[in-house]
Amino acid sequence: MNYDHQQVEGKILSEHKKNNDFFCDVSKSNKKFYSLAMFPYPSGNAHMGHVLVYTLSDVKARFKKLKGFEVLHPMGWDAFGLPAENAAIKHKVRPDSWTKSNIHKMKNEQLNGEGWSFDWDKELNTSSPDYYRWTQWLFLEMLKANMAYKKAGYVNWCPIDQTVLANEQVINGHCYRDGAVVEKRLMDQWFFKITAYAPKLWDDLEKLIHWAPEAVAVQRNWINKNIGTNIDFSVNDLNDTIRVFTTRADTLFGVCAVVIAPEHPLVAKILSKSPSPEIKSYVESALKKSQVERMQSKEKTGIKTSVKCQHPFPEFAPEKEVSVWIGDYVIGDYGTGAVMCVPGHDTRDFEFAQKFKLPVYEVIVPNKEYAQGNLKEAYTEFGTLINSGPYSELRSQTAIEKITHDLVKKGHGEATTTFQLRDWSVGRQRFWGCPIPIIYCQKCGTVPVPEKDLPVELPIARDSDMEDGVLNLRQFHDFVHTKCPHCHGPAKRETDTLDTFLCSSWYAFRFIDNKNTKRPFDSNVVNSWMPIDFYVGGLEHAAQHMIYFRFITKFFKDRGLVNFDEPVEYFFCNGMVRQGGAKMSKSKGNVVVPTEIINTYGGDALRFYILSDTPAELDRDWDDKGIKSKQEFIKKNFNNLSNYLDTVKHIIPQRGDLLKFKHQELLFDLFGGLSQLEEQLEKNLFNNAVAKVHELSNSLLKTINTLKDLTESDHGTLKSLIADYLVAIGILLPFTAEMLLKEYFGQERSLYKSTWPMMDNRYLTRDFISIAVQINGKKRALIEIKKNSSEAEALAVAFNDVDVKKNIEGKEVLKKIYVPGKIINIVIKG
RNA sequence: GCCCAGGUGGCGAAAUUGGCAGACGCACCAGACUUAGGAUCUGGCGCCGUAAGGCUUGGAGGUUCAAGUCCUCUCCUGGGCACCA
Repeated sequence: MNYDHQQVEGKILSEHKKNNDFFCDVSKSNKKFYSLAMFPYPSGNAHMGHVLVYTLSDVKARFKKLKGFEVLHPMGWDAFGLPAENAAIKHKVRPDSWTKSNIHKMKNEQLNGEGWSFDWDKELNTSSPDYYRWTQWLFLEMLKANMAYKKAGYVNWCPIDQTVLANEQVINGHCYRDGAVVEKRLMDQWFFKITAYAPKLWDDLEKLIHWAPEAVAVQRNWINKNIGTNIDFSVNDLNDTIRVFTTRADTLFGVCAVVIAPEHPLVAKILSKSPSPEIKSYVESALKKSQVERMQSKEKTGIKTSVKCQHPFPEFAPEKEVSVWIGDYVIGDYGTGAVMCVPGHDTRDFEFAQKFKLPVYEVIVPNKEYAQGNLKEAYTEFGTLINSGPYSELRSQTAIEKITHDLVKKGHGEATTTFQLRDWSVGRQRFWGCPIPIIYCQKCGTVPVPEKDLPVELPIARDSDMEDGVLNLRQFHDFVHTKCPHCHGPAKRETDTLDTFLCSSWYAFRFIDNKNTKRPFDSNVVNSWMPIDFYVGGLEHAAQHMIYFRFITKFFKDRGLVNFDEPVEYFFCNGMVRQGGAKMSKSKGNVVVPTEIINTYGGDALRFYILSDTPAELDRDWDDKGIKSKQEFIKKNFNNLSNYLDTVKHIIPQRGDLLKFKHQELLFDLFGGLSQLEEQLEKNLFNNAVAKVHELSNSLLKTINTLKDLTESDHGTLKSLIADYLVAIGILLPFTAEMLLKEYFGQERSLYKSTWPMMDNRYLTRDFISIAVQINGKKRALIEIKKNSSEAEALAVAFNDVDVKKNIEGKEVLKKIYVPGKIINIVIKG
């Protein structure tokens, strides 16, 4: 049989389809493995990134299957989202039909040719009512748990997409999708109280020992825990207090002002007490500014109010009372939205003080000997306190504790922890998403849709609905106008849809029990299959998706739905596939289309190539030069094996007595190589595994091409070894291996139903090994010794070696080191 | 500024606990077979050197019989976060 990739792969693909080879029986969970790659958005264009990520989950799935695990390797579609809607507007196609046809295209044309071992029985689609019904249920659960709320707040508004963005979707003040400058708008928004889980999300980062470290770092950055102190400054004029948050309570006696954010509630109070057009206009313009503008203006801005507030320890402070300022460098929704301005020891406060000529008080010095003087810049390190009343001469760390303690005692503050994580804004003013199951009744107010009425189905968008260039649920009157579930009076539905990150925050649970019509999933089954044993995806999802996924899992646990609190045991972050240093993109015209590569070189060649060389977790530059040589390797491997197997068709494969086998060297290569391959696959060193397959093949083909005088039983042994070899390399070259296995070892054979080859331990190590002899740390000779040589035996061989003799001649030997199986080092004088 | 990842031949890279640096592959070179080669096979291939030999894992120190690997300092590249108090 001659290798023809299209013929081989076509045949194997149709067999998989016919036999439903990759079905997972979730009831068999005592030895389970859940291998999951982040499901795709059905854009209609599969790219090399998809090939990489699904190949990784597939390799892992196939390997674990051979090792006797019941493997769940599902696939589905993250189908809601903007591109469908934009396509609808642009091409006048319904978002649902656009999505459906893309799914069809990707499933049957684009993601098919690799022979991935997906169990399509578990397929799901987040835009299908039988899925989003449960996304809506999840929303109602949040509501029940008091974890969902609607609040008027400043939200990130993308003027191009005409929608609110989550903080995670704002990159340096720009929309993550189209780069538009994000504006601030005051709107009523649905939020999930993810901040209630901030401490757990933070603490449990420690449990993620099998996560890619950079993914943990991204989360840590995002949640950002800060331990500090809330300090109250009383505002006597307004009979109120300003609470500031600081991590540096030790700098309390350097305060020259208190600065509040333009969003701070006290602003209104100040204005109503003493109206000031200047303050009003400053605040208004600051609020209008986008986050970028606020950040970009290098110079600090601010305005002094007529209000003063009192220092909590007036007796020791440089100023008993300081002015309250409004400054837009203070962030409204971080900490308390107010800071104490300590120019001497905070760079931002220093700039602010410089600009407005505020006094700089020096209260921390590096050490006692330090001569204080005019600070040229803020000293922000820890140090020793000065000019701080009774706290002078304390070290910063001690002072923070003591000052906090005393503030608490006086009722002027508290120790506190803040997180940078903000509540999750889950509403989107878009059509193609999961409708929020909420009804607004004039009489009863905000009424959740009763569970029995779920799903709240998304109406079908007709061409006429798309004419004004925007799709919005508000346009669908039949949808909007409904009856109140309580009083049955006229009412209106919520027209926002849910952030698609909510859809994808629980899909991994649903895969396990995707046909359940009574519940989102059966807790017992999910408990037996999760956490996910191997989750693959890009680092770009480490912040948003992964944090929501963890949050929802913890929420489910608190609701008694699952018994674990982290969803992912092992998170593998695959690198990016670039082209010429740039991310592949349609606009750059540098997209390499996987289907074309598969047509030319074959699925095995592509798979083998993408796993080779560059470790899967590192970014790579796509280069199709190397793929041809992979195809040639596969062809050579296939044809040589096939030629040999044709000549021994009549011989029954039988391992037999290996000690009698003629080619003993092959046995060492094969069993040694297979056991290393096993370890590499276990440790996710896929590029090394590819190299190992090359070595195994080189050694096997060399043997096959030099065979002579083999007995029938030798051939039987060799044939059985080839079968073992095929099963193992089938993890990396499934088509080739499956074809040869079926052709020469029985049509009923299937890689996926095989088991990892039995090793023969006698061939894992050799009797004689070669070790290096160093003299003064430099390699001078290589000697052959018996594996278990004693020190004396090994040294005797070493000292007998010509090169060793030459090097130590006439020198004094100071020390002899023998590390069994590793090395000999002889230390000589001079 | 903070956090993370990385730096090894012409290239992608490999190297259990510190123990023969460069596995495997690409590219290249030489040869064989061929009408032909973008096919196949054989051999070579870190750098300097005719050789003997010397040098070599971004750089500088250190620990050690022994360092790509451990410690201290430092430079560079990629990525994330960022007026977060």
